[in-house]
Amino acid sequence: MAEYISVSKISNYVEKEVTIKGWVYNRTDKGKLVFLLVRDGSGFVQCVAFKGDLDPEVFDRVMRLPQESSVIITGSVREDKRAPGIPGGYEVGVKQIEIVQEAGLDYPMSLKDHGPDFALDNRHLWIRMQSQWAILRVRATVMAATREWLDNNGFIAMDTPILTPAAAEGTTTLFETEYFDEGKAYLAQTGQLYNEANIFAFGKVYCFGPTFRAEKSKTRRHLTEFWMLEPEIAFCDLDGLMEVEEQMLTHIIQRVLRERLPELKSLGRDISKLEKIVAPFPRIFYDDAAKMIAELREKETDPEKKELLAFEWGMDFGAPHETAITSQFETPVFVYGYPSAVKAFYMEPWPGRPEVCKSVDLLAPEGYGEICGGSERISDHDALLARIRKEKLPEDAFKWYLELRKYGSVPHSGFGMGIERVTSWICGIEHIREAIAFPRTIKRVYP
RNA sequence: UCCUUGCUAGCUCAAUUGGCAGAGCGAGCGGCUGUUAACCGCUAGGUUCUAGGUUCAAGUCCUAGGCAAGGAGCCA
Repeated sequence: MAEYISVSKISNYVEKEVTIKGWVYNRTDKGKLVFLLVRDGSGFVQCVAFKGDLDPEVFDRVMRLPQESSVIITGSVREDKRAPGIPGGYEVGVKQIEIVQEAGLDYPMSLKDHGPDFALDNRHLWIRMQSQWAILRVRATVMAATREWLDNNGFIAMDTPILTPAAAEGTTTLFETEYFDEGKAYLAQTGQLYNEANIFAFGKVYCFGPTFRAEKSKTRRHLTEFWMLEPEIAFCDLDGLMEVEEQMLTHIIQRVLRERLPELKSLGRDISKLEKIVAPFPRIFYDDAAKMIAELREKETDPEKKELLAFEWGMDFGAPHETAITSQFETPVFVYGYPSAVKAFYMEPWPGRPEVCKSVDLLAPEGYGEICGGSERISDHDALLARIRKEKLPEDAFKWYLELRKYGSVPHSGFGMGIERVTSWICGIEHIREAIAFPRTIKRVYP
């Protein structure tokens, strides 16, 4: 009886007889032999069936086997440099094949290119394609590595609510729902405020879950539902926060490089660029970043690009500005000390410079832009209350949040990291929608 | 919300100045013992997004609408 194995482990079974269960990804028939590229979820492997080795009727069926047919194949593993697949370099000589289901001939996802509309309408099938499979495997490892680093560094996983009574950062971008007799509830766009409560009980915490933004953003960097990691740390200032971010991200990259190299290579990712991502990352004050942009604008010869780089102190950075800054570096870059006016109400003012706050964005290289946003939070009760009133936020809703500043308040900091953005950058893909299994965008809730 | 672009075979796209609706992939049939998104031969496959309009003639021009994408703003 042959051992049932997963394709990812195939290198351990050379010259042995094995059984694999999977789906026909591609078929090439050559008359008296057939190549089946079979995927089993863990990898892709080439199976070769020779006419003489199989019952003529079975061979005839194999030769016509439609793409996506489900099969159970038993055969012997051999090394062969010619064999495609992931990991590749191994193939199975078919001795027995059970066709579990012959797939319909009208399978719409051919292995050629597809437009975004068609691909997204068929997302339930598109995820079977090698590129999408590879991206989503990387995503899973990004998530696992993130949790691993935090769990090993004293952080406690806390789940924050998804149904919330009020907005942290204004109500215009919230999804709204009826909540029994309590009026409106909103889908959370951050767990931060709850995490600020959690740190006074647990010290260092994180939440990791879906967040929802009803922003009418239609760009390759936006989803309406995305997964965000949010660590929050008591007794931590802005410098300490940046250290956590760069250490964690370095760990994530290292583990992905260790465990998902075949996937990254299959995506055509330039691995050497990822190998350079090691802490510490450069830290640039907002004022200096603004100067850097001015200098880069001066050097820019293309008038169109020059126009896009127009900038005045006090503005938040747009995508062209972020790209200009990050193009100067090979690792992600911290930009800190943004003007308070463009940032959220809860950010601690810079000592001696009240127009600036202790905020920090982490910008990924190669044009991927902001992947983390964080800050030191206001720890003084009256200062926070003044900000809430200035922003005309509902004071009642923030009663509990203000109370945190009355009973043992301490300097504390936290940040949010967008999992799909990090995954997109690591994979080097064009669009964030491919970094989540079933993307939700402003124009799409199907499938 | 605004700006730009696109919509032709199942998919990706072509169609010159307004003048016979085309190709590759996919599908079917046939061939091939090493293919890498194989290749070669043959076959089938069309309400050119919708509704009007101009014209001898509209995929192409005009009007209105629909859908999608990219970008801006906002953000992770």
